[in-house]
Amino acid sequence: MGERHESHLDHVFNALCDPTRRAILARLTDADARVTDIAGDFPISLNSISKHIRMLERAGLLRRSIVGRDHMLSLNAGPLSEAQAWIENYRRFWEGRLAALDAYVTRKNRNRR
Amino acid sequence: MGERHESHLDHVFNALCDPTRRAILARLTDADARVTDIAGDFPISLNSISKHIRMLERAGLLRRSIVGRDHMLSLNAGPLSEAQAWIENYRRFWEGRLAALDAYVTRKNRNRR
DNA sequence: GTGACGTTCACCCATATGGGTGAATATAGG
DNA sequence: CCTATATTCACCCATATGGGTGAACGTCAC
Repeated sequence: MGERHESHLDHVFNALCDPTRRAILARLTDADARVTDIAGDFPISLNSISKHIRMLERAGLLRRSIVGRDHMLSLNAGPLSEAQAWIENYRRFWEGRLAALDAYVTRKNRNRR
Repeated sequence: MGERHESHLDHVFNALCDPTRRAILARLTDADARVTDIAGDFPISLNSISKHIRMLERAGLLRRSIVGRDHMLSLNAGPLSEAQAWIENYRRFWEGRLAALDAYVTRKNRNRR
C-alpha cells in the first residue's frame, strides 16, 4: 500500500530494465516511427509494443505526436541525464576506490624495494 | 514461455529501479555494513531488506563477505559502468540533436539579418 | 457510407516484486 | 549446554509486468 510516491527516476530506470524497451529506444535513434512500424521489428504483438511505448512515455523518454490515425514517436533522451547523473556519482566513488587500491599497491611496491 | 535470457544489464537497471535499493547503495558509500545495520536505517522489515540485498547482489552491485554470523556488505560500483556506457550513447545522440537545433536557430537568425 | 487501417481498451494468464510473518539455521558467548 | 543474535527460508498477500486475444474507436480512402 502506501503511496509509493513513484519518483521520475524510478520510471526512467524501470523503463530501461526491459531489453525490448531499450531496443525501441535504439530503433528511434535511427528515425522516428509509428507504433506499427516499431511493432514490425519485434516478434511480439502490436498490443505489447503499445504497452511498452506507454511505459517509455511515462518515463518521458518518448514523445508522441498524433497526426490523423498515426502516432509518430520520437526519442526524447533528455530524462536520461537524470539517471546518468545518479550513476555518475557512484562512478566517482568507484574510481576513488580504484585509485586508493592503486596507491596501496604502489606504496607496497615501494616498501618492498 | 520464454527463457527470458536476463542479461546482466537488465539486472543492473532493475536493481536501480527501487528507491530503497538506491538508498542502500548510498548508505554503503559511507561505510560497509551488516544486513542488520542497513535494516536499522529503513522503516521496513529486516526480511525485506534481505531481499533487496539479494537483488543488488544479483546485479553485482554488492559484495558480501561472511564472517561468523555477520554478513558484511560493501559497495561494488563496477557494474554501473555498463549501465553508464549504455546511457552515454544516448546522451551523445541527444546532444547531437541539441547541437543541430542550435545550428538551425543560428542559421535562421543569420538569414533573418 | 463502407471497408480497411492504426491504436488503444478490456480482459486473461503466468510470473516477479515489494511488503509482511513465523520458523529454521548458524554462530557467538556465557 | 543453553541462550541470544544474525540471516535466511518458506510461506501469505496485493500489485505490477510481460505476453496474449478480441473488441472498440477513429480516421483515411474509395
